[in-house]
Amino acid sequence: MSELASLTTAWYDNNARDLPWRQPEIGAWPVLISEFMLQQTPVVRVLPVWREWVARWPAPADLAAEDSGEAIRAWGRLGYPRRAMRLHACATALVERHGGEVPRRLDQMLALPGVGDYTARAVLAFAYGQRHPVVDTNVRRVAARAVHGLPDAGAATTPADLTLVESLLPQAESAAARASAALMELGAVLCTARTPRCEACPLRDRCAWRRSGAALPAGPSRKPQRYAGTDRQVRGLLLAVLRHASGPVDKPSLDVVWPDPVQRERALDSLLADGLVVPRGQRFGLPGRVPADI
DNA sequence: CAACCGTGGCA
DNA sequence: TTGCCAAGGTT
Repeated sequence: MSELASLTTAWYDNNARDLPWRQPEIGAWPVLISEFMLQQTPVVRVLPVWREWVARWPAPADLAAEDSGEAIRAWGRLGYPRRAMRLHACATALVERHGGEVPRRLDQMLALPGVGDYTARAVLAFAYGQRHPVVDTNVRRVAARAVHGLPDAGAATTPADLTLVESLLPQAESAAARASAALMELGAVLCTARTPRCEACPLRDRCAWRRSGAALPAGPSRKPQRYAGTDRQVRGLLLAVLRHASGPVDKPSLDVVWPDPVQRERALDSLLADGLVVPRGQRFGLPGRVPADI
């Protein structure tokens, strides 16, 4: 295996965070839940919600039996609530296509709703111990720095990223899966975007970036994403009203969240188009069966 | 393929 | 205080 992977894995052996979805017998479904929740959302915010979900819906069939609106409500404030709907759709697909199990083949994983290149390989590696290049933003940053001597990676994962990371992994399956977890952990804990802790890094004497001075990038690595005043903020405010309501709400209850009627209507329309909100006569609610007393 | 999709915390 | 960032996926 590459020196980079062996050094990182040795460091991981002594420094891995004790995250609940890393427990050996945790099962593929809880791992899949964690991967959905961790898409663009920090670990500390995922932890409590993940525990709730695993306790409430211990198998894909349990979630599939619920209304998708319950998934959206239980998603809470994790952000990007379309992920909740996709995870619900994913659970349904697992029941319909795979007997309620998480499949063990990459093509089957990639065909699931909300599962892309990263999530598919992450689940196969971490839940089943398979050998796949698991390339997320952390791994791409570690590779950009340690291998290429660059301060940060490009905007998106490329096929070259997968090829490179695959070449770094040990041949044995379980060792490769552990190396993948280690590379991610290094990027998440030490080799961070803004304030890397190179002194503590197992690659400090080998890292191409550090050897060349470890200059941080001048500007932002990604395109800056605004939030205040955007449709996303309005969508979030509208959905928060519905999450806290026990049933459908009337239009005035939604109108109070944002002053501009044009943007408010646009946001509501987009939520309806996404299926995150459904019309109930003159009211609006989360998707699901209508309570009998309404 | 660039844009879009939430939310909160920290430097 | 505020801009940047966080285990991406879809269109």
